[in-house]
Amino acid sequence: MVIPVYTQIVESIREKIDSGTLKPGDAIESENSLCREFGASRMTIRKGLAILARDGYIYSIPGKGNFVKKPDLTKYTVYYDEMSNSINSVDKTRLLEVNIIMPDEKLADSLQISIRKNVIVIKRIFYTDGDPVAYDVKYLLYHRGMPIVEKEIQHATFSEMLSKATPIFALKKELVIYAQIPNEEIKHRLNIYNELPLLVVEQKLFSKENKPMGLGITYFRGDYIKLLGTSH
Amino acid sequence: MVIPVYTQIVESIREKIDSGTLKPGDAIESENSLCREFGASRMTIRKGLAILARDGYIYSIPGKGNFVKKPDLTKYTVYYDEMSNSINSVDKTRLLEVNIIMPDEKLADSLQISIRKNVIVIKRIFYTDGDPVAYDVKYLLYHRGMPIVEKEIQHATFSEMLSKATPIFALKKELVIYAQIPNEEIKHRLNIYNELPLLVVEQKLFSKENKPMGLGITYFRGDYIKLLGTSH
DNA sequence: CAGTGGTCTAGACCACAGC
DNA sequence: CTGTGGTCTAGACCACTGC
Repeated sequence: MVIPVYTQIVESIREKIDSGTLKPGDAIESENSLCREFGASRMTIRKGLAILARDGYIYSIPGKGNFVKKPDLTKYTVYYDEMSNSINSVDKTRLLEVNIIMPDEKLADSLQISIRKNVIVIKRIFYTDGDPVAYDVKYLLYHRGMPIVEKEIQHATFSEMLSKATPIFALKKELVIYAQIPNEEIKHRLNIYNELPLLVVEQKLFSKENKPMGLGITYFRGDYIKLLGTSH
Repeated sequence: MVIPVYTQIVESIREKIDSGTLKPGDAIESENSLCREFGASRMTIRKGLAILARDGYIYSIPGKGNFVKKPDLTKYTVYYDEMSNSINSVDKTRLLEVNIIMPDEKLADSLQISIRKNVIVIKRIFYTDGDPVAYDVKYLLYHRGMPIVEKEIQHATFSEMLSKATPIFALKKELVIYAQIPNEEIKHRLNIYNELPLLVVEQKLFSKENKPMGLGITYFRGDYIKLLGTSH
């Protein structure tokens, strides 16, 4: 069991930061000083510092030194997949509608296109154990190679629908999460008879050039979804 | 304007991945081969590859090579601060209650403590422009140095309440996000007279040793909050 | 066995801070 | 001017993979 020297450097400095010995804004001793302290070459020291910087512990100012960073207390990582979340996983989908429409002003604005441009609409219901748990609407700009065959659309995730038009690596995405009272149509589609809110998740996909490629809105029954986040 | 060699390596390989020339699972040419191609030393090549790995583009298998990674399409970054979000910012708070209680079974379980251990409860209302927008409850394990002076508690964020007990760097945090119908007490506290759902955000804070330090539950009026997430 | 990535060194030159 | 971090080199040895 060999522990690389740079890992020892990382642990040594991280311990000082976690324990409060080094506070945000404090300077870390210079790289040459660390070289002497750890008996290591400068490249090895710098590898350790690079890891601390990557993890948000420190930052550097050329010509001045390395410093302890103020942690971002508001940053969380959320894993969101419309087809599966922490308390529920979709096992069946029903395709309600696939259509070509002219967008209204709000949609055209959201997708940054003219209201005369065609947009594909896909409406689906997601089921778990036979119960409808979400109503899903997607708006896609048409691109060559896009799946418009029902079989391909029915079980696809948003990213998957666009993966044939754009390499998925190049996709940037945005989420908007909010709570809403269901309207009569959604109550009917999701078998909601009593007071039950919706958790709505809007997903917008962008090309590498930051052009909107599609908008997806998923209306989850409030009792079938929880989103989880973690810091780190 | 000098572009470092490792940046050129990063851009060259990233372009191949973004454009689909290199697909997930594909091997990247060996480091020695890249050395010849870019006329650079191996350490420089490896610095470029380290950046691509940090950004989730590639991974390496010792003895085999570097490979293109399948992107995690479900990962988002969310910035959450109970006092300010994308459509609203709290400008006034009212402290309803500060108390020492014995936790019920559910709370004791959540905080991983005995039901005979004391817990601090803090209940507050958050206001924006004079209107109540959120009902906030926090449960904290008592620690020496913890603020129990009203003045210190009233406007504090969850992390701030614990920052005197633990260096904030060492805190790990979890979020749970869901939609809920308000009960009569919350309707009354938040001036809700018609049908309006709550967006509920639970926040749990852990020490470096993964021991729960506190649980916070914030009930937002559905019309006063949207959470935003972004990929990358 | 040869080829791969992982670690590490002991130098070098540069741009920049601050005195 | 000295000291700092940023970049880069040309080697080295290691453990591992696959033939």
